[in-house]
Amino acid sequence: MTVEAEALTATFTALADPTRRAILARLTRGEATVGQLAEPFDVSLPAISKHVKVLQRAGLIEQTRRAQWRSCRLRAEPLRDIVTWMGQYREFLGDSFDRLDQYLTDLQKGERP
Amino acid sequence: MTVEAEALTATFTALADPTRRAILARLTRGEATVGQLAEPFDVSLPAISKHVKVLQRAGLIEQTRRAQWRSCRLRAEPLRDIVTWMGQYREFLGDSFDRLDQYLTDLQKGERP
DNA sequence: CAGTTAATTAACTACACAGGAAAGTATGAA
DNA sequence: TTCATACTTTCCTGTGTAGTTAATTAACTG
Repeated sequence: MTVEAEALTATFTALADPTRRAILARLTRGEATVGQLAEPFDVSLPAISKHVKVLQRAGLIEQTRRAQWRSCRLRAEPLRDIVTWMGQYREFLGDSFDRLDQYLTDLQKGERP
Repeated sequence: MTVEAEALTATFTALADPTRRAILARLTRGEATVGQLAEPFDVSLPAISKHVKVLQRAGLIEQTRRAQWRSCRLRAEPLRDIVTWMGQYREFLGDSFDRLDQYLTDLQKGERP
């Protein structure tokens, strides 16, 4: 399996869990510690800690240590890789998807913002 | 878990396997029977049959029976659902993602092609 | 230093899943 | 009705993962 394929596998695997998707959604509202991420869920802290590790392995989360807290921040690259991967299906997603197609073209030209 | 969340889970789970992603990619070149789908892979037919079933459960594949062959066709809806889900991350994907954002807006207005 | 807080690691259980081999099903052909 | 083709289903094994509690690490606090 190529490197990109392994990365995609890790990303899709990470996104296949609803708790992990909820953690990502939470992080769009700003950084959070593992404890803060755990709060809305009815599972133990170790369980959340493992979810965070899976998200980290996929590159979807970046952790920085501050004292005994580990602040988690969202990383967009893996999501962009999914958009790129979806490019091969644009004709199946309808003509409106041309806008996404255009976005992908820009990406390849290095016009990433 | 909501219905949509379960659908997303099934879709991401299906896409988390490289063999299944390869099967999908093959189907962009046209319909194929299970046997034809199995050909490029070094695994048994039963294994492919099971992969096809996972893709079917996720709604990514549609099967029609013709004699003893089962022709598989790609279905785009789950991929569109992923695009919709990615909408919440558009600001993290950069300004160029606005084009995708516009596409999503069109989708919500019912302007699906 | 002892104690508290934040999070990870370890050890375990339960379950899902990828894979193979072998048997079963369904359709068409001789 | 017998055989071949195209799958699917069943049963099995090994592996991965989500969850738990308990123990451990790391850093600050009094």
